[in-house]
Amino acid sequence: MRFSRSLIPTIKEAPADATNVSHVLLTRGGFIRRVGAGMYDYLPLGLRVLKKIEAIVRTEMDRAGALEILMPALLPAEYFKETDRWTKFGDNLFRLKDRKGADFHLGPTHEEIVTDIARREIRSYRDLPKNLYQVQSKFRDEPRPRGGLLRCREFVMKDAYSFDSTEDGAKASYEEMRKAYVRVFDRLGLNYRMVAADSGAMGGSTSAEFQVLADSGEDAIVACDACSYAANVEVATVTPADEPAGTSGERTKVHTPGHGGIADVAAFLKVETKQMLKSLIYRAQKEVAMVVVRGDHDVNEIRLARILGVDEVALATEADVRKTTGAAVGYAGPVGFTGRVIVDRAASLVKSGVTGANETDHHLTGVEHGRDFEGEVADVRLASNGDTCPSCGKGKLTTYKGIEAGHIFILGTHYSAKMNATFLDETQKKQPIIMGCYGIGVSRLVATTIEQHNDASGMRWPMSIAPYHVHLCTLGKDEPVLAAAQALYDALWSKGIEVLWDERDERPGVKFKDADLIGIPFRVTFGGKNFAAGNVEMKARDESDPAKSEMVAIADAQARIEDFVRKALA
RNA sequence: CGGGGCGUAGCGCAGUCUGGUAGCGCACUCGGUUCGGGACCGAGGAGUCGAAGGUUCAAAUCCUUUCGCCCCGACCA
Repeated sequence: MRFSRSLIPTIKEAPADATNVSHVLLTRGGFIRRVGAGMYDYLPLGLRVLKKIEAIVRTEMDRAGALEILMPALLPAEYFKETDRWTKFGDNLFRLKDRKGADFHLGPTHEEIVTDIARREIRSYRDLPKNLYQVQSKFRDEPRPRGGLLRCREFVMKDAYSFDSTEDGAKASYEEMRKAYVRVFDRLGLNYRMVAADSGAMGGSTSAEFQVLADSGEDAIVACDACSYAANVEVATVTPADEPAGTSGERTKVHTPGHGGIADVAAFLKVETKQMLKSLIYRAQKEVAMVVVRGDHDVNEIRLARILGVDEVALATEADVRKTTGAAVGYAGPVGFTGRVIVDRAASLVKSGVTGANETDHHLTGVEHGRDFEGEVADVRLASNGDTCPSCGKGKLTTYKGIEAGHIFILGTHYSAKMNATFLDETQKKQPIIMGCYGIGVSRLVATTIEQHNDASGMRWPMSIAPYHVHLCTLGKDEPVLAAAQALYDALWSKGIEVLWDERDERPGVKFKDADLIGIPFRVTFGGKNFAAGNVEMKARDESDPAKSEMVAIADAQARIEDFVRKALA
């Protein structure tokens, strides 16, 4: 493709509303344009990357024996009503009505629809296993779309669904998908971790996330430095230290005017944050409960919800805190608290703790669980950096930030039972089909890749998904230069190598800046003194040192480029 | 939905407090000089100041309503 004929509107200044690197670079590089909150145009370069990711995903799905289908994005409400997700999805569902007033929605995910296919087409255990997948736009009315392509209201997802007649079969299907996912993420050139995860609202048992490591990630994961254990902090098991922390002291009320936060109070009273007993008031449906964790720990809200027996919990409002503790936010404590109290195991071992006095501007020191207050002891904190690994018991956990790019689940019979998707087993008995579901955020991966592969000058695409393999730059308009470039361009395309040829009438600086920004992995430059000497310049985008470019005789150029591209694709 | 902020030319912004000529940089068009890391000079085009209503002789600016967008939280691929 000739640059001047393409649509690659690069811009120097980043749009003001972009905060993520990927959002800034994809916009500046002319890959995407915002249409509305969480909705984007894919311009030619952006679409080429998206399509390449899709192609890799398709290849690996097909290779794993999955069958591509396509379900509608526009759906009648009846299917979601069958499983009650019409209600459960709440505001996240884009709802609409047809001219007759009937309820419809845009598909946020397709368990019900694919289960409907299964219940109509699958009769016998002989029909199983099956795995159906699609690559399609999904619609979710996100509370807060953000980060460019990282979180959209319309996004491209690959969703696969497995159907098995036995538990073992389902596990095998899951395992097959897990392997396929590993191949996909490897081919995308990403640094990622497969981690144990929460099944959330999908309603399943076993599940794992594919987390791409990036500082901008919103998910916290922990991984052991000694074994293969890795988990989302939401589900990471904590191995609490057994030794009591510190020695017992006498309970004393102290005046802490204006000091409410943990770090603040710890500094004011000159104690370590792990000596603090952080007391948080949570609302779980109608119940209000206090959770006590050590000052250096955080509450695992998913675990807390399970302990309290509810779907979700939320921090109480300021008004609720005042009502239940009689003090301003920042001064809550378990001593004398009359409601339900959950104490984290680590916090229960703190001997001379510091906690709020349930009285504004006052704290208690020398507080100890079992002596000064009671409460159910449970593991309700999040795993944190430096914890002992719960799996091997030897290594230490390190925390990482990750972007969730894939998630695989064993669903069991959650959907098939509700929707009556059954098969006849060998004994002519009707059984619900055992399902699994497997998602990859294809459009999110476009952004995720950039989050991990960029430098101060721009994007750095892995060859496997780069919009073009080679960026050919010609400097000037000299006829011999253009003719030589044209010959190389034609030869490379005929070999299946995709070339973007920047033949614009621009100054070299402009071309080089654009080339770096767009981030095509290999740049070939024709022109100037080098051309006069019979050479072309070649430079890998990953090479940041400008002195590291390579001079190659024009006659050898094609072979050298082919070699580079083939090796990078291998 | 709770909290904070922003809507002025394609993009980035100033002007709003204290009402009175709509401005700057980039981009764009034309002419010239330049040409290996975002050139320079000259000339030019381009804006219902998010929308509606109000106050006023006069509104980007003050008042009311409304829409959109962004950031921090709860959700997710």
